[in-house]
Amino acid sequence: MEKHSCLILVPLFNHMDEHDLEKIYSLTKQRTYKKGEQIFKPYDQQQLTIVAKGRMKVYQLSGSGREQLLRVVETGEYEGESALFGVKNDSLFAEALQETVVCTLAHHDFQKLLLTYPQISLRLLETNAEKLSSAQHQAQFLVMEAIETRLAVYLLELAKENDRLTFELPMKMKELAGFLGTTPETLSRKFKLLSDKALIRRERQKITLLDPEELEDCYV
DNA sequence: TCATTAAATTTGT
DNA sequence: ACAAATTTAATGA
Repeated sequence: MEKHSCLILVPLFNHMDEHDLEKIYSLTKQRTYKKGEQIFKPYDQQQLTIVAKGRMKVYQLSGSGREQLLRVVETGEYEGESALFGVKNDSLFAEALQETVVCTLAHHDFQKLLLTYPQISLRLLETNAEKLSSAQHQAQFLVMEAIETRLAVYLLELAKENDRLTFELPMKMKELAGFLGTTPETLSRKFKLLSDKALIRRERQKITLLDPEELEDCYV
């Protein structure tokens, strides 16, 4: 593992020089989690959590105890920046999807950093704006009544992110179902529907969009 | 690597 | 939505 891998990976810090990174690094704690281990839970100490290697899922629990997946945090991404401004985490859980290395930065240390390095503040505003818009998008998802539409939108998004028509689902069907606000059973049937219409091809978790344009029309 | 078992997914009701 | 059937992944020899 690279000495400063967790910092280099993060847009928030990767523009800084060696000396500054060293300083920031001394404020972080690093830990490795095995698959399925819990990385944080509600009411943990407020901190920024950076994924240096592996992936983690961030979710909350609905009233009935069902797991609602919010996002999958990939290597180089992070979670919890709002906690750094003092927003309490009272509902979020995070769990490693595979062997995962995370670096954490405590709330109060981060505030000190912001004072020393104002550039970081600007970066933070940028990335935060991105998250906000994706959160709004997600909210839009849940308003759409047709699951098929949500799925279509989601698949198109993935294709866009990957710049390919063939890609792997980043999460299990069960989790995707929760993410889209449906059940695994329904999701399975919707996938079959899209396959039957020859809009997509699917083998395990590998998805190929055969007809992205037609898929767009589900948008309506 | 293969067999066994557990977990996840699909299909029928 | 539930349960049975099928498929895929995990585990241990």
